[in-house]
Amino acid sequence: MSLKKEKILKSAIQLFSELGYSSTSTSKIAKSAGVSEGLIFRHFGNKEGLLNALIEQIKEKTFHSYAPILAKSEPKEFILGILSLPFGLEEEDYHAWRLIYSLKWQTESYDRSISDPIRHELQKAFAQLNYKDPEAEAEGLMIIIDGIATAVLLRKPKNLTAIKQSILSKYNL
Amino acid sequence: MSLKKEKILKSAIQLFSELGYSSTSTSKIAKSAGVSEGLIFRHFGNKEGLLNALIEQIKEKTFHSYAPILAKSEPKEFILGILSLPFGLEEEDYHAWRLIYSLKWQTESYDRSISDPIRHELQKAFAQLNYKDPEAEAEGLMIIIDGIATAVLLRKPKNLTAIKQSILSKYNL
Amino acid sequence: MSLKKEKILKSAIQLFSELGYSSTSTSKIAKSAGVSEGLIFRHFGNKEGLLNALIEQIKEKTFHSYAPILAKSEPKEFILGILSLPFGLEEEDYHAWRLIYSLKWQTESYDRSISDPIRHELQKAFAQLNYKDPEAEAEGLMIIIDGIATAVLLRKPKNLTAIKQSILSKYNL
Amino acid sequence: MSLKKEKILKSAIQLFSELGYSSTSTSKIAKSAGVSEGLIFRHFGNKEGLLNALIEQIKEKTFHSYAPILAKSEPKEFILGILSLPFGLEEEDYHAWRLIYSLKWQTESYDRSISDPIRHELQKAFAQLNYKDPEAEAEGLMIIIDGIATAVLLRKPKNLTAIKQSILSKYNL
DNA sequence: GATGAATGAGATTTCATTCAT
DNA sequence: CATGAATGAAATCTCATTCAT
Repeated sequence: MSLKKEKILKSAIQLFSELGYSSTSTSKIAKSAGVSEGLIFRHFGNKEGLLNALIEQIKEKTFHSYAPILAKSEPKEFILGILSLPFGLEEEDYHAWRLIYSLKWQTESYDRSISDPIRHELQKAFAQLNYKDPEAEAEGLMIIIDGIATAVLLRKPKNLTAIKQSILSKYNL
Repeated sequence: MSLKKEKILKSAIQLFSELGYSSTSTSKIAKSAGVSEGLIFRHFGNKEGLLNALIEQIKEKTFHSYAPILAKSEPKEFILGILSLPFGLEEEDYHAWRLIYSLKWQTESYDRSISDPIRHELQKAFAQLNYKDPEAEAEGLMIIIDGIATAVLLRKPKNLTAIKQSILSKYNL
Repeated sequence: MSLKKEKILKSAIQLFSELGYSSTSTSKIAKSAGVSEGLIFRHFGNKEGLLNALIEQIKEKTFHSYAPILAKSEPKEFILGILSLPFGLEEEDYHAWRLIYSLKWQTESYDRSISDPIRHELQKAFAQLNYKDPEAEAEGLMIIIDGIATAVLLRKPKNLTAIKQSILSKYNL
Repeated sequence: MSLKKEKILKSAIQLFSELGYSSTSTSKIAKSAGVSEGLIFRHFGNKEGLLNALIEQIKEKTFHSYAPILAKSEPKEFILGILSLPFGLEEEDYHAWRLIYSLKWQTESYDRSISDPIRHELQKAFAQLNYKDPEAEAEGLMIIIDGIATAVLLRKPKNLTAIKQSILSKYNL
């Protein structure tokens, strides 16, 4: 991948995640990437193509970095690993998560391809722990993760460790 | 309030909440309201003015309909009442919540004026129940509400009662 | 129809017919019409919409001004009338014919709705005159009209009357 | 001539003749020729250079294939030969004629260098046949050829032989 | 000869907003 | 109060062309 193409992707994920997809003009992206505006369209066809390339890239990185957690066989460890994810977002992940979450609220583009495999594994974990309704438990935990993500990405609360503790205690973790 | 003004507000909340604020053009709103585009500007000055009018209207309705819950003196009852809110959204509330949540992800205009009073009351309730860190507990519950809202507004899961049960059990409610 | 809308149509037919549809930019049209570029899109949706409005307008004017010729009951008179059409193009007709003919060569947009009724009447006229193959005769005459139009619109030959005479004599007119 | 250069010319004549010169982008040509866009400019300098190369090529082929007709000394035979040309277009000629005709309608670049020698010979032929106004007759026949070309290239009528017969009879051929 | 990345100018289109009626 | 014509700025996108490799 050419250097400038990468620069476009980097600028795009930052701007899309901060300003929102439709409030980010291709001209802003080009300027921020130090690139002619036309190049965006050469590489990605149109603005939506750029967004899709970004999402594809995020999916790949995500699956790669979550592999170690998904590999955990001990159910409690696995649940703990998943629940901890949004608490420890690195600079790079931050933009990715923010983009994905903000996109959920635009149009009907709700994409389950990232969350579904996790939900499925959670269900197995809760089953192993003999929860009565593993499906509802998995969904419940996914909901809590959505909540944490919303808080971490938007409100940035200070007492994160205390909050994390409060939530973990609900799962005896 | 004139009939057409109301029609504008109704179309606007629907479109803003479904497509996002910046993806919704004033022309779309006018068309959907069966009204001339100019009228929007006559009534609300500009697009942002329309949004603000909408938010104001939502705040008023919200404070009105949440009054009975905030009045509850029994802490467990109060927490239960708050936690139940996003599970029972009427058609009308649905658009209001969706708009408020989607706005959080656009721009930096994070508005705490709705959530802060609730958070504050929750803190008092957890204190009355002798939780160790009421502030963190309150924040934790606000996070869970965010998660539920995200799920209910976007994913619309089927087994809502089971999910609600799973969450309530974490608070011994 | 508003004054500016008419100005747009007038500028458009001139420019489209002289430069060709795809070589005429909407900005050129707007400038020539003394109008903001946006207005073109307000009135016609997009560039193609403007073209279609133009074609519609031409069709209406055409049917209106050809009515007296189509009404002629004497077959020879009718054929003479049709054959004379492209020889006496007024300033206004000139642009219309040139646009219609130039469009034939772009894309697959070959529109028979103007020529078909004429062809059909010609066929009847040749039948009345006891030509052996009226269909082929009608088509043959339509072809000759295409040729005359091509010459008149593009080459603008000087000795038009002599040419007309040469062709009329082939039909004993 | 290199293979790729030929591929460019072949794709260009097809696309130019079907879509029109200005509606055909160099990128479309490159794609259709299976060639990089830059190569077009390496070989032909610019888009217009490509068009000129095409026209040059067509002229050469044309003069070559019309030589036997132009050599006919018998005037009736000559006229018949010329008049028959557009009725028997091969696949290859088809694109060439269509390009030349479509170009007439774009810009002011009316090129007489192909038609003028033919018109001149026709004039001589009509003079030999003692027509009163050989110049007008020659122009008249050129007009008819334009009409036939327009029909054959755009409308593709079925009963071509009957049509041809109808026209030939006008010249007692 | 050939590629493909890159550009910059311009084309089309959208959109919030103004204003005369 | 209400309309609808009109604008101008900005957004998206196209395209001929250049250039390093």
